[in-house]
Amino acid sequence: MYTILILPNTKKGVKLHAMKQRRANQIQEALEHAIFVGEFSDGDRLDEVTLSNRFNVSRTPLREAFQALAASGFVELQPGRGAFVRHPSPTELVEMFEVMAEMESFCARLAARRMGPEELQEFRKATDDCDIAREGGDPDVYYWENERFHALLYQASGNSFLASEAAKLHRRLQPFRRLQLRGRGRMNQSMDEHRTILNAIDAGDSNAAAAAARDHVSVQGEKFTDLMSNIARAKEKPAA
Amino acid sequence: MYTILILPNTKKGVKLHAMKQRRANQIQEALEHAIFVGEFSDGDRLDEVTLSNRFNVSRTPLREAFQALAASGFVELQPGRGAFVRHPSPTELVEMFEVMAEMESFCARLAARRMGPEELQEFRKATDDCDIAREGGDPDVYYWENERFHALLYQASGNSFLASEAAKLHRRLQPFRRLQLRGRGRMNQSMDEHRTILNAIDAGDSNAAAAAARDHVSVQGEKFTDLMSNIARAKEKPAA
DNA sequence: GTCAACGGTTTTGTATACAATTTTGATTTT
DNA sequence: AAAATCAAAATTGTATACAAAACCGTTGAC
Repeated sequence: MYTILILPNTKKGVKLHAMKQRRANQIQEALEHAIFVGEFSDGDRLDEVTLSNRFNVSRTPLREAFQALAASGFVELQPGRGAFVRHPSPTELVEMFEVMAEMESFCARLAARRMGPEELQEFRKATDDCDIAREGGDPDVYYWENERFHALLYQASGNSFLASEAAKLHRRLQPFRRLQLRGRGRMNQSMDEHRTILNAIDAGDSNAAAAAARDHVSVQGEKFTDLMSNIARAKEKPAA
Repeated sequence: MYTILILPNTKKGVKLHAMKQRRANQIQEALEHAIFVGEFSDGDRLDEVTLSNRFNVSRTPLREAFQALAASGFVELQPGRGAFVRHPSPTELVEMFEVMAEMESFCARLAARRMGPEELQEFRKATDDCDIAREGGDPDVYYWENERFHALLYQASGNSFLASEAAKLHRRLQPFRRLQLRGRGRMNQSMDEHRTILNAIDAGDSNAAAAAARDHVSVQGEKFTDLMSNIARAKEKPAA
């Protein structure tokens, strides 16, 4: 009855845990990337045998990857017909960004109310790191610091379910968001908005924090036209 | 004892497109129900061979169902170890309801801004149907009209991605929400709140609509204690 | 007595074989 | 010529076989 208190292999067990089942996951990520860069167009069917050969696996793990892709919305699984890639339409993208904006807004609102001193410290650090990256001028470096900023914001909501859902949607929009940062002066604008969010949270002003986070993510005005032109450009060059 | 696990026979007469791939889906729903009613406790491993025998299927479609359950958060898939059921803790439930409240609030806000006359007509009809069901006094009848009310609210946001995500979370919270309606006077309270939401949307008052929808879903005050006691009661009676 | 190592057993992960369904294309009918 | 028919081919869905890893009780060393 008390044997559960004795864990024989705990020391080595740490490494043993996340070892397998990586196959379907790797395939999933590879296919996600392939879909995004345009190797597969909207409506294309992902052929099981072809991809099995390409990845040197059987159809079984491949189909598992298909299901994961379907759960993330990258493909649509039509029973008896196959997996068809689903590129988000401009309308869908705007809708997704609209939801993302609201989620980040809510995270910021909760963060302003709930964030503790040590979390705030870390958040401020991440914001400063963004600034350092901005000064460096490399969009890719800034991109990763930006990722950390947003991840911390989600955590700071104090609602781990919300944080998880926000991260999920964020990941799905990742490629499009990345394009957004390449425009002239976009990094500076993003940085300013980060500061505004941080200051509002620091001041405990939940309404201001919510508004700032919403404006940061919302695709309106120039951001909207930027997004549209990026989509159009991505469509022009199918296979990078 | 196993009656709930028996799958309905597949009809062969249907020639529509979505005919196959139903197997994993049926299994998924059966397992969802079995998990919710408490046949499996938190942390239990779902044994593949045992369940294969119960459902009279091979491990392949069963594992597909596992993946779908994992995507919905009902189980956690540990590589090399198996599928372990994850009952939401009270904390998680509160978090999920907090997010649900914010999503419905956003739907209502958008609906107040965007809803057209014909949609409004339908929405009003659904609200009236709720009232009729309330007068009938049967919580189950009211439950279904209530479902329609919320589904229409999601659609009315004019953001189909938001509507889809809201419906997904709504479905996940469905069993807990259902328990909420059984308390004394809960139907009347719910109905009043529906009216408030409808009136705010009708008046085009997006702030009022957002607030009303948030209050309707939010678990605070009595609703919070009700939810907690329902959870406790569900834990007492493991297998219904 | 505790801990580590070991081998048999169980369970999961993957490959392959088979069944069922859909697609395709040629042929026939109107 | 367009539509319907139907059988062959291709493709997905499912079952089973096999490989690899995890679990478990035992044994042995310290």
